[in-house]
Amino acid sequence: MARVKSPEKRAAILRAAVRELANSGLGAPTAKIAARAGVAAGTLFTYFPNKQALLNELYLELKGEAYARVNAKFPGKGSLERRARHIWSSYLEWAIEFPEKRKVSVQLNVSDVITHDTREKTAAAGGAVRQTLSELDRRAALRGLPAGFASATMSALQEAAMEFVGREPRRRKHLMARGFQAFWRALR
Amino acid sequence: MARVKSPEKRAAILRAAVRELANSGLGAPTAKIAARAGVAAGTLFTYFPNKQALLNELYLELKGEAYARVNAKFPGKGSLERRARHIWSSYLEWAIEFPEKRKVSVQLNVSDVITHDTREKTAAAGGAVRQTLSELDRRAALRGLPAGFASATMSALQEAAMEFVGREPRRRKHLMARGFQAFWRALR
Amino acid sequence: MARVKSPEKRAAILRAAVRELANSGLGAPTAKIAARAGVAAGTLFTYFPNKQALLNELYLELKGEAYARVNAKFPGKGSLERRARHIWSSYLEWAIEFPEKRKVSVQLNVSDVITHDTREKTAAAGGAVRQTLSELDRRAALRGLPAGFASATMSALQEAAMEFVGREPRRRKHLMARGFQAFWRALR
Amino acid sequence: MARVKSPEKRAAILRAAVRELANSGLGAPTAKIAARAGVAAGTLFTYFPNKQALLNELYLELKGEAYARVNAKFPGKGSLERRARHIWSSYLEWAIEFPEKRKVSVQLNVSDVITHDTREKTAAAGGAVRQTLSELDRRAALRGLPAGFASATMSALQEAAMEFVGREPRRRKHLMARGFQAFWRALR
DNA sequence: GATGAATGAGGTTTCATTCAT
DNA sequence: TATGAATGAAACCTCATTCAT
Repeated sequence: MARVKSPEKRAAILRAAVRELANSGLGAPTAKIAARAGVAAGTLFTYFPNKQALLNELYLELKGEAYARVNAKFPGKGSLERRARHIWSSYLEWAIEFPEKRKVSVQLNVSDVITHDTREKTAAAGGAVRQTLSELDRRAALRGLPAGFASATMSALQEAAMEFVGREPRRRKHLMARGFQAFWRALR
Repeated sequence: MARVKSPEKRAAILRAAVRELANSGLGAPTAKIAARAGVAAGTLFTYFPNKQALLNELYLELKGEAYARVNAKFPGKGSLERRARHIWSSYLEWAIEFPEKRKVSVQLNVSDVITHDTREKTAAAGGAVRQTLSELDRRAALRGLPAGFASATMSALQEAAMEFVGREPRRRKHLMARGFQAFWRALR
Repeated sequence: MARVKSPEKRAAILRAAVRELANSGLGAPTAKIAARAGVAAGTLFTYFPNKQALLNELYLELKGEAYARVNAKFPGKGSLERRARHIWSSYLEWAIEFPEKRKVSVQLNVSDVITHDTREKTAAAGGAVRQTLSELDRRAALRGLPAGFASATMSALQEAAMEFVGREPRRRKHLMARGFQAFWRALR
Repeated sequence: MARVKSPEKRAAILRAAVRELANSGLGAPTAKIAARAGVAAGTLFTYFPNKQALLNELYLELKGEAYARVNAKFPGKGSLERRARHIWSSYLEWAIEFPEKRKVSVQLNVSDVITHDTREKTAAAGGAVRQTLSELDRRAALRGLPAGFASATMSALQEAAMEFVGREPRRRKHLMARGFQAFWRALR
């Protein structure tokens, strides 16, 4: 039987990609990524057909990881506010814990390398989150705002919150709480 | 005296850069930018010493243009809400009118090509906006939020609002108004 | 393991570099060197990190080759004159046999591309030659001439001799002998 | 009447060329030469049809200057040794006084930019020097050395002497005298 | 499957020279 | 004549991808 593609190597490549992309932007050479992952330049292409595919898979991975955080211990039966707060906090904690991952995720998001297909997949991975956010949307709708506005607002405000937590890590808890308050009021 | 460096050509290059960058990301070749601007490849480098400089100047130009929009007809003596609403609307209108400019501006912003120096210059160009936003900040501070949170929130929510206006251009007026309402409530 | 970096290819590149540099000076394009070596333009850079490095390694190679000639059959136990004559003749023969190599070596020498480091390495490669030349120097010192003058004089006179041997190859033996005589008398 | 080409500008360009070429080698850009000369890039080409012509004229100029030094106060009626010593010293003094000029002269000499025509012109400019050197050659010929060997030897030994004078400028007089002694003995 | 040398298209930038002013 | 902007060929080098080992 032939050797089998090792999940460890695949993971190492993705990990290395995060580091390199965070440092050098999307132009980071595949050779450097491979080197940091401890594999040969060519090996990268047995795990990913080309760079674009690598970037798309990385994007999925990052989004998936963030969603996993949110879904863990999700208070499925809590009030809408309780659930929204959970989403707010758990995602924010992930982003703060892994600033490089978040940075790369943002860069990939605004770039043109992410295919429509990939975007659909991440949307699908929403799970419990989607449900909650659409409930919020329905509330927002009463106020004449379109579907999706709630989640867009949340991520927009999280963006803002993150920057400040980055500057004053000590006040993290406080800033996260206040940030959520602002969010909640925005949609009230 | 010989031919004089023409502001038109400079402007054409910047205009072409917006188009190319919007289409192909920051990796867009200088040769293509020059071609679209109707000048020779080498000419680009008589107007900008290198690609990085071009991108930085472009960023300044875009930010400057947006600020100019906001500063025009700024109701310097209006209430805080009035002034905030003006900033909200006028910037949003610019962004909606020139989606490519906005896209490129965002891409430049998250990339690493923008120097510290450039960022300082854009900050300095704030003018009337800064004054208003810092008033907002002082209010926000009462709510335990850090300095700068107000403007970060505004631009984050504008980001969200833009997306929706893009999808439903007909409801532009309505969405802009509602979006501001959300913003205003967030900071109450 | 993948293909292994082939010494033949490296040698072919250096050989091609000699030809191209002899023809077109130090400005000879790396692309032409690669083409003459029968490799792709990019391949040159897997053997040498950049053009300057290529030129420095070439210089080392040429100097090394010349020294190897001299060191072969070096009459380590002969009289000072005998040893000096050997150096004189064997180097000269090399230079006459490979005029392009010598030309390139001279060009590299007066240019600014050769690093201090490279110069030190060639000096270190001197071996038996250095020993003999410093003996000569000690004799020269008696005549009030500074250390290093002997070897400088030798290479300077060889330079002159070479030109004439080039013009009248038939009288090579004779000219080499007379040239050495002039050298020997200069330092008596 | 049209403006006339100013000899001052021509001279300034040649002067600037020496500086630039000494610093950056023959690849020094014409634009930098022009800038250092205080003229516009294009002006350079009204004084010299192209770069190669500039380099050739510069070579002539440098050789001419050196010859002028030698011809001044030439002891036309002195003994052969007296005349040879004058050539030796006066050229050496020039070379020591203007190290950049000498460096550039050497670089031009080994390069391929100097045309056959230019070389003939410099040879022709020899004047009194040629006469003396050919007398030396006739003496050398008795020793079985070819025509031209005397002058080749002289410039070769001067090359060596210069290096050492450069290192110990204080002993200039002494080194020049001893160097000539070595030269004289070589041909004795 | 793993390796890394080989490839060559393509990127940025330089520069001699031209030419409108 | 003087200027310096404009030109575009060409230089060096990078890099995604292929493929012999």
